[in-house]
Amino acid sequence: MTEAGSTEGLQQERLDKRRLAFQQAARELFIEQGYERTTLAEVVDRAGGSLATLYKLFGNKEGLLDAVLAQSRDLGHSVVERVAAQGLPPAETLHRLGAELNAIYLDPPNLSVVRIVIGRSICDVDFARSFFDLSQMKAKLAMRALFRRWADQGIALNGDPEMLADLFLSLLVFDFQIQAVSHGFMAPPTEAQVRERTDFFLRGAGLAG
Amino acid sequence: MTEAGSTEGLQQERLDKRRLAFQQAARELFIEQGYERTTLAEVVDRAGGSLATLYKLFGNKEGLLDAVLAQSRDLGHSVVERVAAQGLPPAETLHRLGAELNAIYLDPPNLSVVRIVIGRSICDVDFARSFFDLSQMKAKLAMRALFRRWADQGIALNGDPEMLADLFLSLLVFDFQIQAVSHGFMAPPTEAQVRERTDFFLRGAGLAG
DNA sequence: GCGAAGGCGTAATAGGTATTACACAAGAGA
DNA sequence: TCTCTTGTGTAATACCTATTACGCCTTCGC
Repeated sequence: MTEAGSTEGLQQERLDKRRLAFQQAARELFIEQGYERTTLAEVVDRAGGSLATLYKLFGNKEGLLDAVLAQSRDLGHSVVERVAAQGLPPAETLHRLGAELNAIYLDPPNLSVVRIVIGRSICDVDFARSFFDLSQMKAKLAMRALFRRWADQGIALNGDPEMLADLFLSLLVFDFQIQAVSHGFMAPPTEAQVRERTDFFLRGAGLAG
Repeated sequence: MTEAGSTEGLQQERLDKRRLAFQQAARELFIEQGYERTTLAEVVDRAGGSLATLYKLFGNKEGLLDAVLAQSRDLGHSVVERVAAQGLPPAETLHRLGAELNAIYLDPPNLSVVRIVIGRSICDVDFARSFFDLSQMKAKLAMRALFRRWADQGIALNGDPEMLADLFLSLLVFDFQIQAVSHGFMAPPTEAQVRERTDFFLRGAGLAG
């Protein structure tokens, strides 16, 4: 019963490998087929191991999904933080943000993850709440902080910083959502279109030049 | 077998009443509980009639959903057409569009419909394709036509009309989607915020004043 | 090697609901 | 009033998959 003892180290390690294998297989299958259409039997088939172990590790199917999603939870937020930390001037910062977020979220696997998140949010109110609190809100707040910092630095902004931050985010994220929901029927925005939109935003916000 | 004869008129009428009753009950239940969570037995309970008749009229559950959604299919598109037809100057037209679309799509029943459409699109690729072709695209094209008309009338636009149309739509629709998916956890935009956003757009598009 | 703890594999269990089948009743038309 | 079409009510079917139960076998620690 020693919790840190090396006696249990190997068992623990084996279990961790199992956990990882389950998560990896589940992630692949969820991305390929969606969450609802993926059966736990398939996950076990691909990962090896057994259904019993899966239940021991994750409790139930939704626990498995949580574990899978936790991996990509901070994707958007961390991009914003990373680009913001470079301290570039607003115009360049926003162009770079546009390009990087587009590159990440138009990548098919990530689009599938977005699709899963949207689908679950619709089915399950609690899931929706926790997702918006944990993930969406974090990116939004990071973006707002960025604009507020610019305002505090004396950079002239044509409007309330919070409003501008939200607006810029919606300009970008809208396309990701459409892409995810439409399964790619709507044409994805080209790099040029993203630049064009960002320029439009910069003009409106008084940040051009 | 006479198709227009009055002999079959009464039967036909009765069936049409049934059809309407089914649609109405289904619509209410789908809005209250969502599509997946609504069982056909509940629909029959609320509408009266029988399961067999329901199957005769709609084929299956999805046929029933199609019939329900057909009622609200042109909501957005028709608003755009109607406001555009008034021939008001751009600034006023867009403000009015923003206000009307917001009023319609933030209405809880319509929000529920949006939620259903998004959910089905995610589950069913064919549904997604047909929805985006029939509904989303129509609104988008109407909006593009509006901007192109302004351009043809010699009104100066700061950017490609199509691009501006898409951008304005995304500014508005983004919030509807977030509202639908988040079940209202994210604060809905106030009327003032919509005006502010529209003003922002007008400045960026060179339509202000 | 030994003993036990715990994963493994498989096979029930269990609950839900779309879909179909069938016998009955009620209304329209002659 | 009789008959036939057609909706009605109910029950049975069918299928799917999450979840649980259980006996076996491996592996770890001694």
